[in-house]
Amino acid sequence: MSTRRLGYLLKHANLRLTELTGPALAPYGIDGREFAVLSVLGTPEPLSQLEAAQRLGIDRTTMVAMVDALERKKLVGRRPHPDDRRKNMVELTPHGRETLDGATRAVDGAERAFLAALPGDDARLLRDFLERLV
Amino acid sequence: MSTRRLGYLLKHANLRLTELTGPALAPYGIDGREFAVLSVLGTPEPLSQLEAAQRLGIDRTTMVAMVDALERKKLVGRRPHPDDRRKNMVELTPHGRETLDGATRAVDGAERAFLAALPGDDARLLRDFLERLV
DNA sequence: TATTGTTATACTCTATAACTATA
DNA sequence: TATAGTTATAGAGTATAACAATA
Repeated sequence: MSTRRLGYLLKHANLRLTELTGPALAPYGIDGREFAVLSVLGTPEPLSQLEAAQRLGIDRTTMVAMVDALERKKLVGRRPHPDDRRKNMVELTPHGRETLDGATRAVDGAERAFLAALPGDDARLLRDFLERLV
Repeated sequence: MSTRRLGYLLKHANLRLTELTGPALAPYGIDGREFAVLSVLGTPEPLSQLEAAQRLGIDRTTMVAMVDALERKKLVGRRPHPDDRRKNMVELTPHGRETLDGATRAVDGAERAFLAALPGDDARLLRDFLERLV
């Protein structure tokens, strides 16, 4: 059965998850990709645009548009790096931090709903397996 | 860590798998999406364009272009359904069948390489988990 | 009236190439 | 010369709307 192929399963699992995370994030005015950017920026370590892009495996030109959008929404701010003015350090605004916190809880809930078909241990195993593959 | 999020893991697992299946399919002149279409058409049951699209969860307008491409490559043929001439039945040509058989072995190999980081039982579990989620 | 296939079109996501400024 | 950010642009991949043929 072609619907047992790994490519099909991964793609459609992702589609189904997006169907849940999308509405969960809507009240926060962001989508899943913006949530991912906020998440890497939410770690203690300050990151430049390029560094944030590399963490997520996206191109730096893609990151420009993402940071533009998040800045328009007052969720992040750009600041030139003091020692290397080629770099833009990107940091969460207080509003960005609150948004990330709420959005994180919303996404946690969406992931739980998505994984509801699996007993608790299996859900944990699935995540562990995927981590070993990426 | 934002890179433990399910969305990130599913997306990047799929990206990594595609990096393996792409080159594996290249000798057959098809990509992963075309392989998926050939696969559903490879089952004994004859399918119309719409039915094939529904099996894969893609739009019927998308299927038009896919069948166009596969027909240009002489891998499939369109035939009007004898009892309902609105329908195009799509069937593998002999060359399409050979291509599917070889491509299936190539994709099996790519999946094995992708899953090499997991012990055999875990690889099977991963596929089972994903099947329960889609 | 509803369905299947088709076409035209538009939108989202992403990357490549070329530019600016800084190093 | 090389790097970070930016802009313009183009290419996938996909879906929506409108139409023709058929039911």
